[in-house]
Amino acid sequence: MNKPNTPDAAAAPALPKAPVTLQMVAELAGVSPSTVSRILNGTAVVSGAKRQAVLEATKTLGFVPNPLARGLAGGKTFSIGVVTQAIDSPFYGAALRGIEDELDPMGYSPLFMSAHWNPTAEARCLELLQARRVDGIVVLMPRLSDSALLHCAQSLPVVVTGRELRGDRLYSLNFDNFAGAFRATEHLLALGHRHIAFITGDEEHPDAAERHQGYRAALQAAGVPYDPRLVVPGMYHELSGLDAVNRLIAHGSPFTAIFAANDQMAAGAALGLYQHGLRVPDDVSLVGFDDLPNSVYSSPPLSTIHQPAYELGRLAAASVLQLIAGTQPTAQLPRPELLVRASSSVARTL
Amino acid sequence: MNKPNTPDAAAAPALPKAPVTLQMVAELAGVSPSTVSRILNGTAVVSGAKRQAVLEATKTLGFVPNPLARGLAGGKTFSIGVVTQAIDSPFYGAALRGIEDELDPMGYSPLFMSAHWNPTAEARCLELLQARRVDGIVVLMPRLSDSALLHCAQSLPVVVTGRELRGDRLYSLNFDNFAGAFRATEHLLALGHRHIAFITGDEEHPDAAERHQGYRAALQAAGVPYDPRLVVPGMYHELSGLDAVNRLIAHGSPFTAIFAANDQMAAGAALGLYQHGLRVPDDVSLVGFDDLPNSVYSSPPLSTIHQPAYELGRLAAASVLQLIAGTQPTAQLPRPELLVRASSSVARTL
DNA sequence: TTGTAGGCGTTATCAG
DNA sequence: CTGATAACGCCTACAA
Repeated sequence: MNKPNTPDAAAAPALPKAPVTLQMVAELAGVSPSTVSRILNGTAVVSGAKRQAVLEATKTLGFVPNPLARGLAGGKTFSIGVVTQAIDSPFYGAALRGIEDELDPMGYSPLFMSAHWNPTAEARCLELLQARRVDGIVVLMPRLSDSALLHCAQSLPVVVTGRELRGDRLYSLNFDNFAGAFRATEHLLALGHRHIAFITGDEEHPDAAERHQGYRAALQAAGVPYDPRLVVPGMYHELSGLDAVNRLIAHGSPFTAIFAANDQMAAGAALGLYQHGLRVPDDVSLVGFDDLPNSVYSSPPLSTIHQPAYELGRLAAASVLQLIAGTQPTAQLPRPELLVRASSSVARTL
Repeated sequence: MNKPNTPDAAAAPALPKAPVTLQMVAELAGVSPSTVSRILNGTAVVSGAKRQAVLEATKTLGFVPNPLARGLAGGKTFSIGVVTQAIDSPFYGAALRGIEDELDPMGYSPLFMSAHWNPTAEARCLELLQARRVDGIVVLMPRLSDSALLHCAQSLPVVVTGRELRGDRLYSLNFDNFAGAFRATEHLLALGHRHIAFITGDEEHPDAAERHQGYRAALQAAGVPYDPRLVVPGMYHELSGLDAVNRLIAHGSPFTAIFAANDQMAAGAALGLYQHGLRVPDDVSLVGFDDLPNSVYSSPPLSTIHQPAYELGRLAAASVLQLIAGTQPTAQLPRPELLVRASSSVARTL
């Protein structure tokens, strides 16, 4: 105001507004920094009028605590490391959202990293997260060994999914793939199908093997022989589902239904059938596994086993938080649920 | 070692291995902390033999610098804030992966946050990220005003997508939605279609309006009248595509093709047509927009306009890095590309 | 070139 | 209940 002739623009070109510090709040409120810290963190027995002053100063100054400083000084960073295998996975997307939704209201932030199904990369993620001093870690579908995970849990609370594993600061959330596959196969059997082809998942993954077992067990329970010629390997992606159908048809063993170990392969399989002029479900019934968000909008909508990905995320996040708080988590995933949609129907007579 | 009788388990129950500090490396190497810092950061003119000692000490101790301390002291956190609208978006997933892939080799880490298409939430994300002292920010499809974004760029390098906007520390990457929609419509026109229905996107989003314009312009260029009865509102999700088809059919205006403003609605539309016993493309040709990863596996595979989501992520990340380095980014998104697949074919005579 | 000292913004530990 | 005083782990002048 002293130099009316100075253009405003020149007076304050782009001052990146020096961040407000706790110190400044303390001065404005006329108290010590520690008091401010205590009030803002509820670390001390409530104080009298100073409290009001501090809160006001905080507001007028627009003070926002520096997480880095907090982490350095206090040890807690209020962030949770989340190791996912692929940030763009159609399946885990929902889980990530669940984690976000659970963490946010608790004042925690997720730190997402992708391990790309690579154990080495996964180990690196864990190291990076530890370096960042996260307060806990969630690993979705780890590829690392149990012992490596257990080791990691020695220094941090860890929650893993897709594996049965308990430890000191370690909790796991597992989905019953066997039961899910059993249920899916049973469904097809109940519709009168006796020649049910199965497209396996990438059997490097334990869940793929479990689904295979479930399929096999359901057949056995129904007294239907397990025919290896009707079992074709897939890799959990669409293209492998398409390939599988081509191989199945080329091979010539008759079948009236296909159970794919996941929805992505089911989509590929549907395309394969379409290309061969076979209609779903009129000629071949099709059942998937996972219930991807878009499976209900395929033509026809896909019958599948619902996996509670969003819930999985929420429960995993809630569990780390409990571990951090020193409570023993008890969360359990809901049981597999069969969703009967239009892709499966009564078997036509061969 | 003094008490051979003490069980090992009791001696070291679960000592969370006190983190190795730069200080410790310095001592082991027999130099000062600053020297270690300089060597590890390449901040000083290379030194002689001490360098070797430090590097070795770093290795044997397994030293990993504490990012929090680095950020606090040095100002740089080597992390980039990424604001996405939905962490589980089928479209943006690829972009996030692109960002990861670009940042990782440069030693930067992305910090993902979801704004859920909510301007208020978006503003909060930006604040949180600034509080975390990220070195730069990428906002995918911002919902905030230009000025708000520009304001944010005053204190940090910012890159936004889906908008034309330039500023001091601000760069933008935009996709030509108009041209894409024009191209898609043109394709249908070239196949002989004259009654092309259009399912709009959520016109709250600028891109939806641009796609609508592109559709309109292509019709006009071909001398085909724009028929409002063939334009039905959608919301960019599958269900709205399904609804749109139902309304289209209920209304009774004949059409031989549908152009949906995105692939998700195209999937919904395909289902609607299927439910009405209409075949794609025999009865109705269908074209989408975005080229979602699974669109190529729908039955039939969907003709669509390819959006380079992964590239978008890489370029956005590369651009912030350039901004941080003080270089002016020049990245440009590739032009829209039409992918002709099986869902579109020559118009049947009405 | 290399070491010393100070500070980044908070929290935690102690005295009062 | 509150205020000094140390850390937290690293970087960066400044001095040697």
